[in-house]
Amino acid sequence: MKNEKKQNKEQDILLAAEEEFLTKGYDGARTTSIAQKAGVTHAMLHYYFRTKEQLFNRVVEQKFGMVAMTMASVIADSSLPIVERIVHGAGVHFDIASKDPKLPAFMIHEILSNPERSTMIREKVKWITLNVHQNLQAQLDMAANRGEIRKIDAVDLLMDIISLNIFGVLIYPSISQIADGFLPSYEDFKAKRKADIADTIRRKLSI
Amino acid sequence: MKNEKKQNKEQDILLAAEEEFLTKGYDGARTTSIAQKAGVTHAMLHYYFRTKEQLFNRVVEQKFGMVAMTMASVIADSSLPIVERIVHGAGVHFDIASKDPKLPAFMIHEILSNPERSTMIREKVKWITLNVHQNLQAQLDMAANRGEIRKIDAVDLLMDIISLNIFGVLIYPSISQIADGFLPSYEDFKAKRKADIADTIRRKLSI
DNA sequence: CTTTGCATTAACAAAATTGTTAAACAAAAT
DNA sequence: ATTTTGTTTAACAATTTTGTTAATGCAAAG
Repeated sequence: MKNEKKQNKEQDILLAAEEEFLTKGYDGARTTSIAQKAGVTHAMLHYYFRTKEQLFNRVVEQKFGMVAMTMASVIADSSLPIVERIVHGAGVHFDIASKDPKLPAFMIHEILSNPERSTMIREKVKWITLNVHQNLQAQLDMAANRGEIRKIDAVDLLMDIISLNIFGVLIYPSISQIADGFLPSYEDFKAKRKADIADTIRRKLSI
Repeated sequence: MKNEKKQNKEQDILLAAEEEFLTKGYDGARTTSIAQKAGVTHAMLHYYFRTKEQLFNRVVEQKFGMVAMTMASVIADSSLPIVERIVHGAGVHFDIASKDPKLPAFMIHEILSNPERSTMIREKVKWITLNVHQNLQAQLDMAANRGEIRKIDAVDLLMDIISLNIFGVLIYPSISQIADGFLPSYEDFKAKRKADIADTIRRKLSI
């Protein structure tokens, strides 16, 4: 019963910390506020994780580890024809992004505001990017040679997909307050946006 | 000579504050660090701007005022045919974004991390967005009726343009460290990216 | 039953950060 | 020349925030 209890509190703190760090960033996050959300005294937080920075690193590690795994599984799949494979991969990325819209904003802000501290984030992103890019460029070249798509740069394509996927879901909460009426519910918005992006990608690939 | 001196110090502080706030965000910014960059004691900063928050508001006001004016001038122009007009408008927006890549990340992070404090940001964004959207949708509808483009939703198009424009220049600094070699210089990157986005938009509009 | 080891708490300490104030100073107006 | 007005400085105060520690509790192992 000892160990279960510990696991629970630790997990509670980690979850509260994730919430706090992802919305407020490292600088805006407060260890006291995290502790409060987790229902423990802030001394407990320090007992388990020693410092704010170590807690931050644990959260980052966990969060980006998940994304890395999901992306890895996407690029491994190669059953569909090239265009559909890419559209499907983009769709998976869209789902990740829309399930966790705060993550990209968090990532960008942390890398920008304190590159030294967020070395771990950069490492993870590097790992993912290099893997995906290498794999994708080869597939694109082959398909272009077979005349199935036009010749295209993997960096451009990746950037387009990531940009389109991330940005919409990211700013939806903001503009839903702004836009008085001309914006649908989040669910409808997501579905429409996903389809729209798929169409954009198809048009981009077509000869 | 009194007034000039004052203007100078005030301006120095504002410039230093802009730099600090845009890269580190409100929470990460330090008034002492701003004062140091501006070459004044931190008491001076408080003398001129009273509080950190008031200084922040001044910076935001100035920064977003500029963007609003630039965008307003873009949508007023209507000499070109519809597709080229949109591509041109997107190009102007691209130039704004690439001249000030930190601005969008700053904006998003502030709105996310502290909506109450960044009311002013939301107001400015709302003003810009509503204006552009209204104007654009009307133009799109007319052109679609004339059969020049396919029928398209202005929100989607705007989102695509903004996403594509912002994201690339935003993450270039990060991925230029990550990508060992397969990324060109910032100037080349910008030129290529701008052309690529123009092409994507044309494909999206074409019937 | 007692000892051992970890969990928990409350109070405290240290550091960082924002904000204030009183006095010195400089320039311009009278 | 003196007064007035606004600027600048250095020292200080207040608050917030992170981190520590010593004492207490509590469950399991010996």
